[in-house]
Amino acid sequence: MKQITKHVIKNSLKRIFLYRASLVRLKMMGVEKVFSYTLANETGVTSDQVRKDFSEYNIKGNKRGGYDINDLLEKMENIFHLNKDHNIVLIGMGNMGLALSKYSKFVQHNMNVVATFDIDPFKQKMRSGIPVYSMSRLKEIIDRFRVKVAIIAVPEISAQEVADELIRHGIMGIVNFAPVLLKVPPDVIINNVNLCDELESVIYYVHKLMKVDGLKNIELLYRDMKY
Amino acid sequence: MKQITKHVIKNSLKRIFLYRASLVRLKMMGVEKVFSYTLANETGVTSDQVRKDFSEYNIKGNKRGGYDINDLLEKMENIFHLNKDHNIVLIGMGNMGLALSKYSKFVQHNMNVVATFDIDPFKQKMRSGIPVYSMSRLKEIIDRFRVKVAIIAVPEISAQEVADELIRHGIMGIVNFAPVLLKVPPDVIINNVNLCDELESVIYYVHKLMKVDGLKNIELLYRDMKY
DNA sequence: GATTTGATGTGAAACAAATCACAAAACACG
DNA sequence: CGTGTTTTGTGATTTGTTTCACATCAAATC
Repeated sequence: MKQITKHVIKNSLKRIFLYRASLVRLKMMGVEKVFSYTLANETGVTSDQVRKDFSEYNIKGNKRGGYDINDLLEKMENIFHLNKDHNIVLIGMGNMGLALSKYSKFVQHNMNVVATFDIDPFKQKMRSGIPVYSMSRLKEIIDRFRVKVAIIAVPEISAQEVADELIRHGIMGIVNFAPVLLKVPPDVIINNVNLCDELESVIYYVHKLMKVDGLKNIELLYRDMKY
Repeated sequence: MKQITKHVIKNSLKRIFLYRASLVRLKMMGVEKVFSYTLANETGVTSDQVRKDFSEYNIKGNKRGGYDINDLLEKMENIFHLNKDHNIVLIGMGNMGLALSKYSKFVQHNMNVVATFDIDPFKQKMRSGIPVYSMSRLKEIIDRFRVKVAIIAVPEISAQEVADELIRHGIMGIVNFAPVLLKVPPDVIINNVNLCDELESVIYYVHKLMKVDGLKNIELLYRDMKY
């Protein structure tokens, strides 16, 4: 049954990825051991939260001894499948798709975009190291590379159709850059990235803050007048 | 004082933008009136939540009469500043920056990237309708266009430096595509978009789901054996 | 080896968000 | 105009998340 599955990614998981990024950086700097408050400082949360998050995902350190960085990173890699290679397909080679296909961080994180797809045969001439195929070869590639996760970067008008096809061919998780809510079976993971919303949220909070600051200034003025 | 401000964008705000997108679509289809459950169906939430969200942002409809689409959209535009034009600057004209500079949805949502910047003078030859300046002209442009919000799409190594400069010149909100946590004063809004994390989250949940499904299958198998 | 110290890990408490449930309002219809 | 119906708007309740507090352990010190 197809429906809108509002699958929200837990904040605790997002924070875990923050911790990991910090750990990688600290390791490069030669640090070997961290404490919950080290990570807390690095990521702008409390040390309680770090420990609670680790607890949620069953990550354990050493009483009093903190966490050995290598040990911790290894544990995280196992739990979050970060060490294994992941084959990804990318659908839509417009501006955004092209940029994503060239995004070198994916490869550094063991996520390989093994192929990209586009309906427009002209796009298929463009290259970026990664082959661009027509949609007809989708199943073949997904099967051959055992792909489970896809990125949708097509115009909103065709996003649902593309999602349907991906799922029909065995895709189980989608990062969707098209500004539409995809209707999918409940056992398919959807993560929507809406660029306009990201900007509009910031604009809203900036305005809100300006209003508050404005009030503060008025208050200060008032106080100045009074005393 | 500079620090990591973990400014999380409320889920209720994200949902509001979903509602709005649905409203725009419904309006285009000729619909004039909606009810909380209309929007609920469209966006995969409950009607309670729709009303509660509206309540949080002081959006009111008509008892029994539902919501007049035009009226509702207008209210939203006012509250979330969606009708006013917003001038944005974009720093970093690498692959991602280029794609963002060409992203037509921004303009459709009244967000104009008035200028882009890059340290590399060669990038400044490339065009996309939007001028590419060297960083030295940042202040001039920010002042002239009264820019309050910026997009950072530079490599992580220079992201902090760029953020500092933006804030020094009056930028109050940043959408940051570089995979680093920016240290900024507490009255600056930061919204981080980390593409690797978005993918890795999906990969994690897909694995988790596969494991659960695996268990389900084993259970079914067990039941089959038993009876 | 006993004692102090410093950090983890996790129940309990506080807080926040989502859901429930229903009073209040407005329209429909007799 | 009064009664029934429908949908909003929001307190009350439940559920989920974060913070607090401390027992527990391991290292350091005496």
